[in-house]
Amino acid sequence: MPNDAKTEEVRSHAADTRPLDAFDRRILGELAVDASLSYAELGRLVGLSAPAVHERVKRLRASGRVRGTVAVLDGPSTGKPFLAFVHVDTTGWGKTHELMALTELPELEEIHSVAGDTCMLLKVRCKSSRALEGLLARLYAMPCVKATRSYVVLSTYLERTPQADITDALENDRSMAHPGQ
Amino acid sequence: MPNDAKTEEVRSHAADTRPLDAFDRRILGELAVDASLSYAELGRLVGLSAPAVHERVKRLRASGRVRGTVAVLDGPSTGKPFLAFVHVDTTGWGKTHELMALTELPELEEIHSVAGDTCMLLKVRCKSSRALEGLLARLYAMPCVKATRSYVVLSTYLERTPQADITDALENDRSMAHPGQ
DNA sequence: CTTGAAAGCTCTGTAAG
DNA sequence: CTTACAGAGCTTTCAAG
Repeated sequence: MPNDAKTEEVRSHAADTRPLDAFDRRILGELAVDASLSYAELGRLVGLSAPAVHERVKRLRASGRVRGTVAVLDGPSTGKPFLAFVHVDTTGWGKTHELMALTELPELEEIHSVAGDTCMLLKVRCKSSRALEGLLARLYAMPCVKATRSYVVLSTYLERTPQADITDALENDRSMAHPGQ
Repeated sequence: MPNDAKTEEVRSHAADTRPLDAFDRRILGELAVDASLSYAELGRLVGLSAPAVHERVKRLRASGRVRGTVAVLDGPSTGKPFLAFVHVDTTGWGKTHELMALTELPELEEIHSVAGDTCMLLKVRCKSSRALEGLLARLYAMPCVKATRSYVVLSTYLERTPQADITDALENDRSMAHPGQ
């Protein structure tokens, strides 16, 4: 876990559009699981020298493909055992910027606009059902909010940040991609 | 970004049930946003000395409240611009362990069992809609899967890992907690 | 909890192949 | 890309208050 922030190289989201090679993907794969690796260990894992991986990680950070390194907190043991997804139906379209005011709430982890039988999808992690009620009250206080449907999580079996694949597993499927075959 | 893994102190999920004080919450709050801080900087931010914060972070890691530190990858620029949530209806109950086989797919980021008009909720990030179709094909190949509803993400406005609050914002709400008041 | 100091390791950059 | 060599900085630990 390198202090690359101070390594120079402005963190401007430069559009380094060069495609990732196999080394880059392996590096990203390891860092997505454990960013507390030294460059020496990381290099050993992917088969490169420490200076080489350092250079690549620096590039990956500068290009915006690595957004940052964070500590993953355990919700239940840090005071937030309650997790829920909330579907929000809005009146009209383009009301997303009104919902952006909710970003200030640390309980809100995700805000997406989606296609389907709802408009927006929220992920909320909070202390209790009372806290979720507080969020719903705040939602319905907005004129653009027409209805909500909440899905309270009973158990979480998997939860992780975006992974980097060596091979795209789902792409090599037996779908009806080649019907005439 | 300390290499606390090698500091000793087994990472066994010991149930250190001591409540978090204000310092712990501030430390967790900072690390959840940026874990690439030196103990010196972190100490300056929360008002403690470097050895003191080091001791606390070590405790927070050992207690399982910090599950690890990871690099947050940018989905679109790392080959996965397609994000979707999938509701899965199963026949009967307790079929979760069958869905656990999907954990091997790096495209799958979350698996929850939920209360509401569906049984399971998945979060999938993949290369294309074709890849999502591959996942659905794999889902319907399972005898326990009765139906699915997919919510394709059009735009993501917020996406972050669990945050640590200094104050529980949603708890101090004006809900109908004290009706007789 | 603090300060201070010492030891060890990593990072970071440079240089040469 | 590699190996190798330094300087700088940080982590980590211990001691003492």
